[in-house]
Amino acid sequence: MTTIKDVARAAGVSVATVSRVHNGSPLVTEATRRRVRKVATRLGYSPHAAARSLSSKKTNVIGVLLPDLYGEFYSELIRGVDQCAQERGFHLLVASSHNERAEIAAAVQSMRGRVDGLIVMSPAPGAHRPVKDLPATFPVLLLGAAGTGFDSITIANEAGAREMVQHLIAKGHRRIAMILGPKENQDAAERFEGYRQALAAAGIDEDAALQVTGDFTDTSGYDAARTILNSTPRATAIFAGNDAMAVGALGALRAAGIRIPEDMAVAGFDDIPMSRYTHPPLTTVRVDISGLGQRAAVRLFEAVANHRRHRARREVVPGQLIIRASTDSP
Amino acid sequence: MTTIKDVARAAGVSVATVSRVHNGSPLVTEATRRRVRKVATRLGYSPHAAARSLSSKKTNVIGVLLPDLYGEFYSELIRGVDQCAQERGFHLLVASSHNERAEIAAAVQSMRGRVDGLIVMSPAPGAHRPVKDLPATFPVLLLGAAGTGFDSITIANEAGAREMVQHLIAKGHRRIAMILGPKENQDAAERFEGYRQALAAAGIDEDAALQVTGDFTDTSGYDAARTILNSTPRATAIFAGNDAMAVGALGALRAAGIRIPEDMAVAGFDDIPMSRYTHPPLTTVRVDISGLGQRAAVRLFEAVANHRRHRARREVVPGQLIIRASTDSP
DNA sequence: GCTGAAAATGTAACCGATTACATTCCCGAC
DNA sequence: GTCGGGAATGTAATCGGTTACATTTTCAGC
Repeated sequence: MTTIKDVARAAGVSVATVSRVHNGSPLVTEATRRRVRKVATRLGYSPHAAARSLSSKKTNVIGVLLPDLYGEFYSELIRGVDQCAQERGFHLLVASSHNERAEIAAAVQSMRGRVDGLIVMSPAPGAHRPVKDLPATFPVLLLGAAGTGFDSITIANEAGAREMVQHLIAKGHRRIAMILGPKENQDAAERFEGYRQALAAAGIDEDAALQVTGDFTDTSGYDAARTILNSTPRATAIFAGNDAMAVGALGALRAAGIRIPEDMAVAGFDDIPMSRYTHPPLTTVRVDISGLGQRAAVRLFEAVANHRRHRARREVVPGQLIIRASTDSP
Repeated sequence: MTTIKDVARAAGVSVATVSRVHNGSPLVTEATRRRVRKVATRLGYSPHAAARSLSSKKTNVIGVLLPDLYGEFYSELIRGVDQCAQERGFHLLVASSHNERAEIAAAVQSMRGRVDGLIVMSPAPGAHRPVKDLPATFPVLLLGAAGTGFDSITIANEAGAREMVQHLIAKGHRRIAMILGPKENQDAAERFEGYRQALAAAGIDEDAALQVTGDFTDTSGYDAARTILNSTPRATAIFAGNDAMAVGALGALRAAGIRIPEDMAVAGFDDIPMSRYTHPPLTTVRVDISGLGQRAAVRLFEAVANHRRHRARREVVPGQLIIRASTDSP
């Protein structure tokens, strides 16, 4: 591999000059600049990123630590982050942690010297603990967990869920089931809270039989829907903690010959791309996921640039009620 | 930030010993090993990745260069690669190139010193040109482009498309439209070729009016379907170059009040997760995308380990016909 | 107790860039 | 022609590790 020394020798200059040429320093004659450039391309030289970041203390990479990579949510998120990063000439180092504290800690550790900043999504409250061991000046942005003392962006889960349930109530539903997300998941907990608030506000008593726990996957939604079908008196609407489970529920209901929304209304949360193509199209709370990713990246880059105080701003992005045919007969 | 020197000083040993402890060298007493470990954790030491890879010439990162990050295909692919990488303690550096030669070249350049190997997916034939400028020993795996002289994995597009069209013919269709993928896209071209072969084998003449070009997005599928609806005599089946376009086509047909599959059969390619949830569920050619990603990673790691000869093996993964209700009335 | 080989540890070169500082060059002013 | 000062270039320290080689320690064998 060609190094900067090879280029310097071949061009008859010092390594400093070569370095200056590549970093656009104004301290080089146009003539030498051209000469160095030519030699560099002839030799197929490209700077060694590790060496460069060792001395310059900049990696031009940001890390994205996610609980998982399965499903459209994360792919959209990554896309948003990448778009913003690419504009600034940054690369993305992605890692999935599966949400276990030990794995998160390991991942965070191994990021040192690799990235200039970190976007961490850890739905389990407290799972961001390992992040605290980082030096206080290291730029971090937490997604989905209103971290104590960290910059963070969260989704307005409670409000979104409340609006959704209010919508169902307005449609005349009184027995509204909810498919909950995983127990330790903060988004899931907040959505559940919004559901309860809406019921309480409407003077509807909760029924534990209508609260079924899933794990945010479509298959768990399928199973949960089958359970809900056996409730007596049967629920007339299902609010799923996310779209994936709602999609699974739709499948279960269709298989059982239930008409949607006439016999059972179904609603989800997230508005993943699939939602508009299900049968019937799914009512949901739209969250601009790739926008969320972009926003996270922007905030992180701010922190990387500032490098100073950790203002620990919290930001909440709102959801938007999207009413489609799964709750709204034409 | 704590460096290896700090740890060495605090533990009363040399940097070499600390390094040995962290790399599990057997040349350290159990006693010193423990002492160093303790000091390291007390000081919150974690090795600087850039420094480490500069001297060891290993980054423990592999690069994944994709044309885009939009849609489920890439997210599934990344998931597969990541799974395999994680098992081996590697991280993933993802970059989207948007398929422009210049961008690909830039990305490949900037990977030097950052990654130990590269998985490049570049649907446009010839787009992998920049890869040739890499030193011959650098491990590369090409996805979707049977690169000259490179390791590669491709999908059996032609065979898959042929089988699909044969299935449609077997269902009695004679006027079968196809929504093509982007012109420069190799997968798209091969699928089209399979379509033509199946028609020819059945003695059906091609009709240019039934061949509409899309760009692999759902909206282009929507538009294409509207065009096809105007064909005279109208086609009775649509084979879309991928699932995303098929999904768009389904939307257009439903909006036009066309019954599926009675009035018009629809088939896709890829079997993205969404396909089983559309209305009606979509007949398609299943490609194990995350499996493809895993396989690519495995092959790349082999190359990284061998580091020698470039055997340039080509591998073709088959597709599997998945017949669902969109072509098969119950 | 001494010897010598093996085991444990230390020293310092090196990886490939950046950059502070030193040096040389160039050119206008006097 | 000399001088001064800014522009261009060079020298070498540095970033934080790894590792070849040098040195010290340990301990079995006599």
